[in-house]
Amino acid sequence: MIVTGTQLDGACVANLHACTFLGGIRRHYNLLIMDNKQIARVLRETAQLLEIDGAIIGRYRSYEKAAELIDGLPESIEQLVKEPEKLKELPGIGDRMVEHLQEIVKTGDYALRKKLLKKYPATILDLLQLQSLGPKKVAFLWSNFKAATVADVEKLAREEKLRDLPGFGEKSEQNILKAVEVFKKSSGRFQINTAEDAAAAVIAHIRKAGKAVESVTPAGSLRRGKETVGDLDLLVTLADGHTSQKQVDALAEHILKFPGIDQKLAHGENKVSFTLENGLQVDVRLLEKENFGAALLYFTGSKEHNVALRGRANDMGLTLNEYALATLKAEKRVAGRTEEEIYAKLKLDFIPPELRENTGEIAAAENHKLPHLVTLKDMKGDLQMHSTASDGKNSIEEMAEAARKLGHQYIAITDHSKAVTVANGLDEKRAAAHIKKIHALSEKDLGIRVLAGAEVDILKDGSLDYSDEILAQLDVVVCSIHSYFNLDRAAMTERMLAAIENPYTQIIAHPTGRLLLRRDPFDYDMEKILDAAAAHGVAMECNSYPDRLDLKDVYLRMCKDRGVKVVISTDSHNTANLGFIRYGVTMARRGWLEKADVLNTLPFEKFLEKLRPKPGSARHKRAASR
DNA sequence: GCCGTTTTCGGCCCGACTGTTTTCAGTCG
Repeated sequence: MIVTGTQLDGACVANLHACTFLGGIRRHYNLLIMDNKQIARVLRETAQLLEIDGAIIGRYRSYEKAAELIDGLPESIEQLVKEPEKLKELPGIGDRMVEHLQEIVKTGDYALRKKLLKKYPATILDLLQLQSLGPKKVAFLWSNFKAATVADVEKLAREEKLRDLPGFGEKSEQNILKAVEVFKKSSGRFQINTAEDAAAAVIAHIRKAGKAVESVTPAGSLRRGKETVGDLDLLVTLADGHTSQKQVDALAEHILKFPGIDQKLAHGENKVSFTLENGLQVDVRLLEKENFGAALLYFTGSKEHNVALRGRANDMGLTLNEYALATLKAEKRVAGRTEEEIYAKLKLDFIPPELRENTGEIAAAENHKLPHLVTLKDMKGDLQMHSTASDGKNSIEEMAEAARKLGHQYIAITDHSKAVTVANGLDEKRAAAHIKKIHALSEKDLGIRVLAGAEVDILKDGSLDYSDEILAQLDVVVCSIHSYFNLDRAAMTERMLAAIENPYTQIIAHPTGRLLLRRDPFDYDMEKILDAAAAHGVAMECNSYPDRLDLKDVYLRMCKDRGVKVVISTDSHNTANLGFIRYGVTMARRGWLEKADVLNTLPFEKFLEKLRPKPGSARHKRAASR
């Protein structure tokens, strides 16, 4: 089952429906490269180790804060450490943190973390993943039993050695065993489509409670459109006349009868939590209409966005919690029914959920500079899909008809090139015939324009999998990598650069090659690649397939900053996949993209004009002469 | 470790829930 944006939530998805030199050194000496994500992880681990070590709250929080900041930073720390004064301008980064960052960039680690890891084994961090175990209990288990792995803790629980310890009991022993099972079963995150389907099923069940329920709204990372979701937050507002504790309890009882429940986790006055059979945790909050806006804001997050909003509220003499925005001293309610009124009272424009990551959206909202984000209805075409000619399940005609029904004005059929033998990639002879077939078809009145494209493989050395002769016949050349995923950073960067510099390349598809929860992205210098894409007029794809969602938000924002155009495509392998475009649009929104940043929001003729000109074309000659 | 209209010390978001207690610590989001 697939939920539409409107079913999911009005506010978030309503509008969905509605240095060369350095490079040389690196190649020679293979110097260590740390990206922001890795640096953030080192700091986050330090914070966790400090907390286990019993450090005071502020000290470990400072490492947590620095990790959060760096995680969402568009500029690379690797570059920034060369300018310590600039780095220190960032909130939460002081002299000591700059020293730490310089050491991390240089060596991949730093003295404080190394010191802590002499005291505690690295595996102790896994224990924090276990539900019901936090830093205090983990520290206790370490000091008393030298327990440092999930297996150690499982053994202690099975031998019933935990129940008599202070702060533990029979129940917590059982909870730990449950948590161990969950830990073993999953990495703990789920793709957005999995979370959406689960949300739709649970919502349908809750609605069966009838008139007691006024509304059911997903919050959390699902509402923010994150590519993976850790757990599901659902907000239920109670209808007038159904707010007594007895009625609320009855509703909670009803919710806990949802047939897909694996384990009941919590059942309080206004919250029930459970896990589904696939391990996804669902938290349902039951609340009064009066508090809906404050609760939606709070539970949508992100945590970082909320912390920043609370700080802003405090600066204005106000306090913000999940019930209301209120005055600090008199505790007089100022707002709470809708998110709009809370943002307004905080003197901010309404911030779309996809932007709520504390990466500049608050300053933008204050100065009326928020982007007008691209919406699903802006989309006029889809530039990557497969037909039965390679590994698709539907014919060209069927794909065209399904796309027309979705409201597209044009599509490109982009079957695989010959290198991808497992996907029945087309050799040059078949490709030539395929192009002719598509061109013949496009002569007919299909109610939609069909372009002859190909998903051309970028080979190990960066050359393309088709001769110039074939490339010249294609209307759209989409290039991507399907082999040699593990080349080192320098080689992968050179490979991508060569592909971009090829005059026939127009779009780079699923540029980082990541498969969510399964495969890491390729290692290459994204800044260099995007600079080259900008210089050559090559567009980057935002692949909508829920296993990919590639490029991701941070990189899309880098595209925007450099003027690199983005194409949102589905990579459909059947007609049903075409609807995935909404995930791509959501990712684009998370990347702050506006309609003008996305090429396939343009009508057909304009789109063709903006695509990189083909060699030999009048546009190409004009561009070359400039 | 960072920061400042509560500024060089003292606080760091804050409330709910659970399981352990018998008034609260730890965990979670």
